[in-house]
Amino acid sequence: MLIGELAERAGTSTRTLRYYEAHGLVRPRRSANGYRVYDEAELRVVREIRALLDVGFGLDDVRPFVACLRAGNASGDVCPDSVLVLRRKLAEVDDYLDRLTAVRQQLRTQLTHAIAHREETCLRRRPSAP
Amino acid sequence: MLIGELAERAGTSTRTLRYYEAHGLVRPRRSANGYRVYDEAELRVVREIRALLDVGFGLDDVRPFVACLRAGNASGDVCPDSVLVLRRKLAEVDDYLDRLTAVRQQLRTQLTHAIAHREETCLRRRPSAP
DNA sequence: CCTTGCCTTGACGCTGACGACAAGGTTTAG
DNA sequence: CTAAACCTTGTCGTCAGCGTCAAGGCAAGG
Repeated sequence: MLIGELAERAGTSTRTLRYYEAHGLVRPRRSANGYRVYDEAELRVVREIRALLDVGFGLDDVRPFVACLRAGNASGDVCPDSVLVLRRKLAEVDDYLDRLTAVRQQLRTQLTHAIAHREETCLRRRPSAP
Repeated sequence: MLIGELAERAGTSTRTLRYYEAHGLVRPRRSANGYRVYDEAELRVVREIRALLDVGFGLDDVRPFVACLRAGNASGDVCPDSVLVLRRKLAEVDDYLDRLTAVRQQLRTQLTHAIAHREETCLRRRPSAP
């Protein structure tokens, strides 16, 4: 399988695949004319990468999962290093959820305040019971 | 007040203040020698900007709030445009919270799966009741 | 032979909010 | 006279994950 076909099957671009390779995540063989040649296993690797990136992982976080797949495991998350990353990411997400919840609360407060201010202004201009 | 003093009082850098000015958010006068001169009102403007950026706003989102302050309002969020931005941001945050919650759920599932897999492997190697 | 359609490497662009540095002017204190 | 401590504009670097050319090689069909 050449790079174009893999890109199509994995739902990415050739640029992306070369980028992953430059960062050591994908390792194609080379044919006589220098073309990259991928086997089916690489398709699963690329899909794993994509799935993790979509969830908010960085390329560095993805490495243990790829190594785990390459080690012959059916899924990339059963190895100790992957589990460590999963725990760390879960903690990060929990943290972010907390902060985002606080932000949401603040936004609601500001909105309430702004609306209240508008009501008050309207009341002063057009008193309902003079 | 010169740029250094404002930076110190607002808890930012001079670079940041020039950056805000380049993007039309802050408008100092100039003294005879070309130095930027700020009055007290600009300090409040800069603090408003900082507070909103900390919450995840972009510079463009901040503009209505600054205009609102400049229009003489006690707080930057009581003007219609500011309220629009607040509503939009709140919706964005809600969206993000949803996605992040889904991600968190997926991470927990993956972790559970990985742990279960490890248990199973251990059981096969060291059966508890042969 | 020429076009079409793959593939190669290399290098710049993009987003956002600045940090860091260069090269120089101004003012004050010693 | 000079050093210190301000200020000015201008430009490049940062982080991440690519997009988007550029310039060219290789293979097959008409």
